[in-house]
Amino acid sequence: MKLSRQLPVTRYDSAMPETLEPDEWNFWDTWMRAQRLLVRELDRALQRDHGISKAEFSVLVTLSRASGGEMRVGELVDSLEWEKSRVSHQLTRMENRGFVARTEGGPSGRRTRIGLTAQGRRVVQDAVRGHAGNIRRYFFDSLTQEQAATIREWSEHLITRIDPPSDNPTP
Amino acid sequence: MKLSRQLPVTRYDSAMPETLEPDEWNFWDTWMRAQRLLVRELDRALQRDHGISKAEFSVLVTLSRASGGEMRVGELVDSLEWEKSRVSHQLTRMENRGFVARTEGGPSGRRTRIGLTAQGRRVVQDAVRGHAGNIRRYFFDSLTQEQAATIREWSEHLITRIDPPSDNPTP
DNA sequence: GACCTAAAGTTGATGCATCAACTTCAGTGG
DNA sequence: CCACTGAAGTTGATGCATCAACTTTAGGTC
Repeated sequence: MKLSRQLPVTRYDSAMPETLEPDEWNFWDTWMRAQRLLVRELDRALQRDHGISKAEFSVLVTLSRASGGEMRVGELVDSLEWEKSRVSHQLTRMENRGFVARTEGGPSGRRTRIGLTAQGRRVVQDAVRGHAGNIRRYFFDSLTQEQAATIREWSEHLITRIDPPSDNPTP
Repeated sequence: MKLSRQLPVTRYDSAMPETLEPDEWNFWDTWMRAQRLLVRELDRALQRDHGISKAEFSVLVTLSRASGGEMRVGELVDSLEWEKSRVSHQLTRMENRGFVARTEGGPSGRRTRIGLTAQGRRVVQDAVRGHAGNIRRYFFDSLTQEQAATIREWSEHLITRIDPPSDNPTP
C-alpha cells in the first residue's frame, strides 16, 4: 500500500512520476520554510548574543572538545565534514578575530596545529550554553515525544540512504 | 508523561534546562546532518544537471509562475521572502548570465520590471522537472505516509511558532 | 510647479561556501 | 644523497547571503 490519495487521474508512466502534485509542492515548501526559519533563528541568536557565526561556533565547539583544545587541520576537516579549503579559510578569519591560533606543534617541531585562544575558549563556553537553550526552545520544545521519535528515525534513515556509512573494515 | 528515559539524575533547576543531554545533542546532530545532506544533494543535482544554483532556480521558478513571466523587484522580494538587496544582487548575476532581463515596463514607460529571457524560460522548464524528480526520490520516497503526516504537522506548527502569520486585517 | 518624504532599488563591504590550482613537506626508492 | 610522489595545507576566484549606506523616483502638500 503506497499512496492512498485519490487524485484526478494524472498520467503517470507508472514508472517515474517526474513531477510533484500541488499538494506535494506545498508540503515541500512548508517543510523547507520551517527549516529555514529554525536555522535562521539559531544563527541570529548566536550572532546577537555571542557575536559569532554558526561556522565559527562549529569550529570552536569542535576544538573545545578536543583534548588540549588542539587539532590538526585534517582532523577538523574529518570532524566537521567540511572541505579542507573551507576549513583553512575559516581558520584564517578566526585567527584574525583572535579565536584560534595556528601553532607549531609536534615533537620534531614541525606540522601545524590549531589551538583555541583564551578568548576562543571563553566565547565558546558561553555560546554552547546559549545555543543549547535555543535548541531546546525552538526544536525540542516544539516536538512531542512521538514526533521526536518519528523524526529521529527518519533522519537516520535518510542519512544511511544518502550517505551510507562506508563498510570499509579497517582499510 | 513526559520523559520515559531514565538517566543518571541530572540536576535540573526544574525551570530552565539551559543544556542538552548527550542523547539530545546526538539527536540534534543527526537531524541537522540529514538536512544538510538532503539539501546538498538537491543543490548538486541542480548544478550538475542544469547548471544553475538553488538561488537561481528559486528566482526562475518564481518568475515563471508570474503572468507573462514578469515581476517587479518588490514582488520578488515578497514572494521569495528574501531581502531586497539579496534579490538585486542575484538579479545582477542572473542578468549577466542571460537568464533574466531588467526591462522598462508600465504604461508611462517607467519603473523597472524583471522578465525571463528565452533562455531562462528554457532552463527553468527542464530544471523544474528534474528537481521535482529529485525531491520525490530523496524526500518523498524516504517517507512513509505516517512520517509524512507527522513531519508536515510539525513543520506547520514550527512556522506558526517562529513566524506567526501576522494578524493584521488589512492594516 | 517646487519641495519634501518615503518607498523602491542599487551598491559596497564582508563573511560564508565551493572549486581549481598551487605550495610545501614527509616519506620512499634509486 | 637526490629525485619523485602524494598527502596536507593554502591561496585565488567566484557566487551566495547579509548589513548598512546610498540614489532615484513616486506621490503628496503647499
